Amino acid sequence: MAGRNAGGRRATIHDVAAEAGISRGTVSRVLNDEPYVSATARQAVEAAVAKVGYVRNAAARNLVTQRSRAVALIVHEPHSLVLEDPNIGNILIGTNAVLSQADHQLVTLMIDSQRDSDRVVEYLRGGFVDGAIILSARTGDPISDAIAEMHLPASFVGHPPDAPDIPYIGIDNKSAAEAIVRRLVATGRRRIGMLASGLDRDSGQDRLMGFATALGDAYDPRLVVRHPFYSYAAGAEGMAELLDIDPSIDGVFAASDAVAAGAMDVLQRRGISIPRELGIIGFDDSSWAVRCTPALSTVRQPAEALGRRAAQQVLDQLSGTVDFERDLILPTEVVWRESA
Amino acid sequence: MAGRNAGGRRATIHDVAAEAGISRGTVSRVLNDEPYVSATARQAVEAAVAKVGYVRNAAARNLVTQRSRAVALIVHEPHSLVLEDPNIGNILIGTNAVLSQADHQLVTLMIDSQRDSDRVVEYLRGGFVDGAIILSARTGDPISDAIAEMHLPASFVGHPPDAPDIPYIGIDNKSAAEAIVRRLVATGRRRIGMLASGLDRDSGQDRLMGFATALGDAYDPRLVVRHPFYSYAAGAEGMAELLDIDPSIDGVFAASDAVAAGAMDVLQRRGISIPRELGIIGFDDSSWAVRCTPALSTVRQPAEALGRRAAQQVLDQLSGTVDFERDLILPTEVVWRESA
DNA sequence: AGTTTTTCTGGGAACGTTCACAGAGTAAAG
DNA sequence: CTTTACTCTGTGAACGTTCCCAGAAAAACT
Repeated sequence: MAGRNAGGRRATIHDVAAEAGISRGTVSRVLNDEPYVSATARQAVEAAVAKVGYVRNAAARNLVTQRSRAVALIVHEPHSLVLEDPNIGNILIGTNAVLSQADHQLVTLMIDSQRDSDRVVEYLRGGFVDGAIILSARTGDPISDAIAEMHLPASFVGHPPDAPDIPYIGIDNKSAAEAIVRRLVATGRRRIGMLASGLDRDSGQDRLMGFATALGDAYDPRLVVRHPFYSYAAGAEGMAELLDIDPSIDGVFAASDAVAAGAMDVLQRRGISIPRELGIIGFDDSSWAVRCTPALSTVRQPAEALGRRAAQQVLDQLSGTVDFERDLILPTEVVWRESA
Repeated sequence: MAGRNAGGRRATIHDVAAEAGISRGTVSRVLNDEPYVSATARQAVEAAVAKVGYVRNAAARNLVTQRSRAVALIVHEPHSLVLEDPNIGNILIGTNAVLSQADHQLVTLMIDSQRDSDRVVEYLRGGFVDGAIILSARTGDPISDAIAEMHLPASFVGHPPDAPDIPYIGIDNKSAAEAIVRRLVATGRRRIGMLASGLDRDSGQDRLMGFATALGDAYDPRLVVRHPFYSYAAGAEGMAELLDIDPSIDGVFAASDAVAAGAMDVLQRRGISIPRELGIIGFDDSSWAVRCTPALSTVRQPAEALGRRAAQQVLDQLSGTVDFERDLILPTEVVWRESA
């Protein structure tokens, strides 16, 4: 029976050593690709490993190396919203790709309550992971502080203004917002409002700032409607409110595609034609953008690349690389479709 | 500095023992809530733990107990589709809740390629987890076989027809499909087609069978359009095809809400009025269902409960409970809205 | 041939826990 | 007062690795 030794237990390094007629130490060296191993020994070990069906005991290895070869991805988001945010999926893909390449396991941790938060801090302190990637942290986040305090190698994807001194990856939300809003102005829109979300993060704040900057003197704070989440519902509610505030509005910048989709739904129900009577733009270039009718003009975020870079930053810290690039800002791209 | 002992290393059980003036064994007993510990000892240990900032070393514990206190959630889905499927998120919530209650960590593993698949098998064999929950496995899935072979406690959420002997939780897809299609017939639809998806799983197969059963003699295999995925795109493409096959079609059963949403988009573009000219129904009661115009009639899956039960099944196997309920079928509910 | 350097191997020690066992103290039963 | 049972504590051993040191063997120099 593969993977079991005579006693019926899992095969250990001792079983491999016995099978190969070689010492434990040498087997370990082969397993870890260390130098100073003869070709004969290497072959014998490989054959023995295959024969007894050996796989390393992770716990034993972790115990002695004081490493777990796992990295946490901490998702700060109500569970239900995770599925609405297309970036998270892509960030996950990028992170997973880089880590698995480096033989590390990604452990996804979701935080939806204070209790979750405490449990995660405990988990991190328990040495279950060697590093962490923190997604969409909010201001005053206790986990970020705990990570900084215990000097756990980590990386932020986007970071709150009050974040501790941890490397981060992000996009220039302000410039991206500015660019897209500016072209909205250029196409002749005069009364432009914003559906602002996520104002407890840098992303939300910066998009709002970019909006204000792009409008310059034409910026009217009364035309900004705020909502805590980047959700469809936020867009639907916000748009209704915006129409109440000023029915003559002819341009809208939604803080995300999901928000824009909610807004477009309201507009359509009220018979307001897009883009003829009102131009609307989103942010993310998620699947929402192409599903809308008409298709949504938006900003493309390099989400997978964000994930890759974040993972790489953590691995660099782990390997003791000192001169890795920290605090990276990745470029975005404006995608023009039919909605504005 | 909390959590470090004199040498600058993390505090161990020995540090706690020394601080409390008590032996290692007793400290361990307190930590594990074992009986036969005096109140004095217990208090002394608790104070010492707080003082030196002790947290258990997971690796050492796992090594000796041969347990990891972690359970894998294996998601068999292209990464990008994970975000389209609303059930996955809710299953995740349920699973996470039960496991964290039992002081176990959930590790989410995504499988998108053969390479991922091999890595995951290796991971499972490595003893990183004590059990596994397998989501949406397809026929001929190698991971299921590996799990069965190594006797890893596990549970399927939905299971392929050729699945090995592993407990499972699911819903009665056939009866649910039958129920909803039957009422579509009752409302006077005569030419009813189906947009079938996921036919390499039990869910897809059973929904198709339910459809055929409900129609009885009226079942026309030419009105079934097949697509591998439960996606929006599948619905859009399939609906166009269905209209080509028979323009007089007046009822459609979509295998999921996402599929239905894609189909409705095509119908709206062609000016076909719902539900006047054509009735359409979905499956899942996801956020798609309420976002559509008109809102979609559909089947509600108890996704969170599925997750909870699956987690419970794994925990039961872990604790050696013999008479736990295996092979559970949870009830569904038809939700009538405006689309049919 | 003798010396130094390099390559390769074996085995003791350690990592931080839990477990099992032995024994001490205390309460209950005869 | 003795026996029995129960409660509580300390300690050695084990879990399966990696690390490190000592030394053997081989290779490269004088």
